[in-house]
Amino acid sequence: MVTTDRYNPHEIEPKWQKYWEQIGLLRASEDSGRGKKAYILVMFPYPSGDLHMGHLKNYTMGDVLARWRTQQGYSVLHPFGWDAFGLPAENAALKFGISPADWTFGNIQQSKESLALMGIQYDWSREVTTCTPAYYKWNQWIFLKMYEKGLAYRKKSYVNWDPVEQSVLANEQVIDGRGWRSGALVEKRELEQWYLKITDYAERLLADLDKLPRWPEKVKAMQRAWIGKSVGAEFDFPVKGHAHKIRVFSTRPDTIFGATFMVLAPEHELVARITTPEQKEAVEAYVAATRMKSEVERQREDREKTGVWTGAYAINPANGKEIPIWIADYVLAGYGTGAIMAVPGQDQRDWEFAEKFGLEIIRTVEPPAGWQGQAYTEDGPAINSGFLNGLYVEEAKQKIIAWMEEKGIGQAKVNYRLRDWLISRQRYWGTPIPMIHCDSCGIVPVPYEDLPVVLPTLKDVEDIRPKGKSPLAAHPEFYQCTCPKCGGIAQRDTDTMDTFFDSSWYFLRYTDAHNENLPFDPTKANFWMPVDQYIGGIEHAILHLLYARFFTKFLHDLGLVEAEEPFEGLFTQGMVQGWTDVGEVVLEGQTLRFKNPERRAKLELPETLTLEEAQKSGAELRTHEDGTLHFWKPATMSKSLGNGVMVGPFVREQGADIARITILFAAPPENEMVWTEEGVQGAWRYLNRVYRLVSENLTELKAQSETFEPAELEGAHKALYQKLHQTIKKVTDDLEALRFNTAIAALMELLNALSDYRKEQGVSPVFRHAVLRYVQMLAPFAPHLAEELWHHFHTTSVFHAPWPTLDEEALKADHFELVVQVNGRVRGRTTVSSNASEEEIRRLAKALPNVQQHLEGKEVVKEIYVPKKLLNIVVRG
RNA sequence: GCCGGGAUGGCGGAAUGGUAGACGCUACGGACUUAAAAUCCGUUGCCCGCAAGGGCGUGUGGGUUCGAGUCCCAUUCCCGGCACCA
Repeated sequence: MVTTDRYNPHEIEPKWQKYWEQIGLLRASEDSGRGKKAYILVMFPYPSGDLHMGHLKNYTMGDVLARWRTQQGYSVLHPFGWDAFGLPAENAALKFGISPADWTFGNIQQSKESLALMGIQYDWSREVTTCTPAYYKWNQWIFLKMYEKGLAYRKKSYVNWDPVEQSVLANEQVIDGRGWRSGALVEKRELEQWYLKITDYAERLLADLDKLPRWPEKVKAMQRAWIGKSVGAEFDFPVKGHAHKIRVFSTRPDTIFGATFMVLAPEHELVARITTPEQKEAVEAYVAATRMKSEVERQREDREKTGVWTGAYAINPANGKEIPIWIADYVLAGYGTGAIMAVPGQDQRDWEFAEKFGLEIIRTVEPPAGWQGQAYTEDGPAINSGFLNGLYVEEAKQKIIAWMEEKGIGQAKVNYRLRDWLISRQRYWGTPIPMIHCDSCGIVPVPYEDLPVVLPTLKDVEDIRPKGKSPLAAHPEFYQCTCPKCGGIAQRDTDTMDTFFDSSWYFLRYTDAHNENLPFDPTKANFWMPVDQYIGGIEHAILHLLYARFFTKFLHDLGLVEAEEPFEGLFTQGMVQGWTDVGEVVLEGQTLRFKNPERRAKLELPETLTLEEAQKSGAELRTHEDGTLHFWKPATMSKSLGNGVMVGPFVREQGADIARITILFAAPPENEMVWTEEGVQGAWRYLNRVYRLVSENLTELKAQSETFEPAELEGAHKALYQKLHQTIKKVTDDLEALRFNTAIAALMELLNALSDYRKEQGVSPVFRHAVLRYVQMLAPFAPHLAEELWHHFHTTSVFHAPWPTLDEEALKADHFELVVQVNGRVRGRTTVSSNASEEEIRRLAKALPNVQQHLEGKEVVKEIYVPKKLLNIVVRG
């Protein structure tokens, strides 16, 4: 036996990292000779500097898949890059006086070191950094293409204004009325801005979700809800005594006979024109009050309905009735036509409004007998509806729409909640919008040959500070230019693009990262696209993933890429949590009171907790060295909480493979995982056992031949061979489904089997065979250790050896354990030969003493035999 | 309210309608050690029993089935998303 040197990651890991660098492992090539490709992609990050284990989880998952596909012989693309434009760089500049570019590139350097320490391998030759002109030139190119196709346009409208970021935001970036990043209450401002016409793609974005079986249902549901398709009709109500008509959208045109009033959004353009002099004051006051209200106030759920009558009447085209026109803020200016016909009988919101203001309610759908509720929104026969009477909702809709079309009043219409994407930002650190404003020619695109419009380096940090308009607007050397059309004096657009523009197509740039003529070469993109497995956080369920799908469809329409969907498989990983000190607590009887309100609030804990509640929540009380009592609980790792386990120190103390196993084994990857010392210990113990299995038997293993005839194996040898192949099947299947935790559990089981075998049988050809296959299967998870162990036996990389193939024959055991049930309860088990006849098996089962006891004096009614598994004897009496 | 997903030991979690609790952690007992750490061996869902064995057990109540954690119906609770979108 060779003396046992200890598993020493610090020696092993740097050595093999260098080796992989040398052999160009995971350097992608469009080598179609391999027959199959795998594009494994993790969402590229904003470069934030030092990384903690929370950042590393999805990169580790991607690395496992990329290495595994390499072993399987795929052409693998596993690239990385940086979503490098954005506000944090500006904020850092303002805080530390360092330029956004220097700060960004410094962070990138730091982050790269962390990735390298973890042994995560990328094709760095395809690295993409969005803040470089080489990249954002193509943002501008794509923007110009969109402009040409009428998909980029300028519009003056009420927009979301984030007072902290001092910039406008897209709808998708406003969560509960607050800026998604700043958390500040968003204001409405009327501004002229650039939009992308994502609404033109609404139907395709919705329909194609059905072509994505490997996406989480929850993400698809969120996108469907965001797109918000609704089918109905759009039609006109004439205003009494005016030439104006009020156009409304309704999903229930069949209820038109029950429309007893109309409601306009306060911002509706007709409001001022139809309001009668008597009502003018009240209406103007209401409109002004609405403007003052924040989005949050307007959306508060318990809000009572409010509104004001305009004094005007409309004519219900179905029955000629005069109905009053109101304004109310429950009708939104931005959806549909900004006006509704109110049908209180069939709409709960209208019901509430009608009740409050004493307006007429007519039911037009017969509710079921005994109906106690208010508005009835379900199906039923039409009543009080003239020629629709008796028809059920669907039929009635069709008939009324046909009638409207015939009368020229309106027609069927599909509406979406999705709005166009506002992409202008009044910030410095982003892609300049490649447009020129000329006094005589109007808006003129920058000619393609003049791209990129380079973002100027601002030397004084004060120049970067947001002031409510773009910092570039203070720099004539940037914006002063000549009009490409007339040659006269003109000004560049001084806004920059939303950084989500950058991330909407970066995965395509990876396929051809250095192309200087096009964003990417279609041939190369077509080789790699679509991404086979995309891994990232659920927070991008709508924003990034919707925009990326939109861009892919647009670029497809331009003929640049065949794929219409960018990501074939999507995986949203759970967060990594760390034990977190919430701060000192004092115990008052059974109640804990927090002494650090800031941290308490950040972790969404109440001011006080009972001891019982604290325990139930999984929290721990720890006495610190100074004698104070602290409240600890797991919380998502973050810089601001200071609870992140930092990659550098951890890897230097413990090792990368240990970190990788800890992350992958602790929980299913889609779940949250809590990083614990115990988990780390478990990972260490496991890898150490693997290491010793080889090192303690090294001489014998090396001397041992690997030739044997599987069919001739018997007893323990056959059992080991069988266990090996069960494991090959399990690990392969689990990797396919990203079930890393159960794959590692299967490897642990096989390790236990190998140790037991070694103790009883010593080193044999099957043992050597199994150990080497073991090392190969370990390789995606703990690559450094696997490579080290592999090189005791081979001179080339473990990642270049073909993934172990499954021997189906091996799975067929010559014996199996028969479970015997009586009336569905297990009463005995016995080992039976696989070629025993069914008759034989029934006889053996009934001969078991305990089974006999349960059969005694009973009549056998039925026997169910599940081959190679179980016999259930059903008895009576 | 609507949509999506859940509920299994002390904990993380396993289980194509066929042995519930794989694998790991924790805890306990033992070996090694002057001792500790590390390592190794064993026990670890609950209850009764010396044991053989038996009973109970996958949020709750029903159902289908020879057999249900798994399928169906109802219900409670938890997590996530959306929420006056006509």
